[in-house]
Amino acid sequence: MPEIAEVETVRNTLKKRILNKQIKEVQVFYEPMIESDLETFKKNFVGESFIDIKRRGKWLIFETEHFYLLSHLRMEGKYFIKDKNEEKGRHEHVIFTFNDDTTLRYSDTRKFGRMNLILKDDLENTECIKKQGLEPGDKDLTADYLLVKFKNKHIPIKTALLDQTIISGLGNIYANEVLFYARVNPLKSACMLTKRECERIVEGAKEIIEEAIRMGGTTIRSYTSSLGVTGRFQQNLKVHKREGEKCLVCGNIIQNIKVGGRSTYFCPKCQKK
DNA sequence: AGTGCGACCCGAACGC
DNA sequence: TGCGTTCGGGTCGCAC
Repeated sequence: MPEIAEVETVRNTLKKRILNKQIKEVQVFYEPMIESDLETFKKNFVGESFIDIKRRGKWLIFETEHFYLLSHLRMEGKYFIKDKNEEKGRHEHVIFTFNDDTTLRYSDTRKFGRMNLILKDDLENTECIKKQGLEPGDKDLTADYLLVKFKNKHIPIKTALLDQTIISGLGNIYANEVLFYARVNPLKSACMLTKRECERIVEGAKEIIEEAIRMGGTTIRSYTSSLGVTGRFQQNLKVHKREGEKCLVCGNIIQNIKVGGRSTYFCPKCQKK
C-alpha cells in the first residue's frame, strides 16, 4: 500500500533507473486508468525522455521535455523495470518502452491508480495538483495553519487528516499513527482541537513521515529486475493493525473502530476524548 | 457549502 | 474442500 514514504521511495529509485532514456512506445492495457485523452497519452510521450521525477502529495510527477506524466498509485500501484521481452504480467496496465529495450511497467492489482498527461505550463493549474494542501515537511505547516483549516470542520479529526487539501500525503496508516503520537482521540471533532493538540499533530506528522521515508529508503528490495517497494516502517507502527494488543505507552488494549468508513486504531486511555 | 456514503477493483482472509 | 462473504486502501461523485 503506497503511502507517502513509498511514493517518495519509488520516486528516488526510479530516478536512478529511467532518466534520459528516450521513450519508444507507450502501451495501455486498461484504458480507464488514463484520465487524459487516451490517444494523446499513447502518442505524445513517444520521442520524449523522462528528465526528472517530482512528487506532490501522493502524486508522482514524471517530467519530460514537453509534458508531465501525473501518476497516482492509490493503494496497490507499483512500478517495475523489466526487459522488453519479458512476458506481460497480469496486472501490468501501462508499459513504457525505452530505446534501450528496457520497459517501465505500471502494475496495479486493483486498477485504482490513475495517470494523466498534461502540458508543462498547466501543472499548477491542474486540479489534482492545485488542491493539495501543505506537505508534512513544509515549514508552513504549523499549528496555526491547522487551527484555521479545522475551524469550521465538524468532522472527526481522523477524517480531517485524510483530507488532502489540508495536509497533503497522509494516508490511513499515518493518520492513525499521528493521532496516537498527538494523544488525540480520532473521533474528536476537528473544530474542537486546541492549539496544543494541533502542535502535537504537526510535530507527529513531520516526525513520523520523515522516519517512514528514511526507513522506506533503506529497505528497498534489490531492484535489478523490478522495483517492488516494501518499506519497513511497519515495524514502527504503534497502533495501526494492533487491535487487541497492548498500548506501548500505557499497556491498555488498542481498539479498532470505523471512522468515516475507515479502519481506525487507537488507545482509549492515551487518546481520551 | 459541508458532510456522508457508495462505487470503483480484486485478492486475501475469514466463516460455514 | 469448496463455496460465499467481508474487508481494505484513496478518491470521486452523488445525495442530503
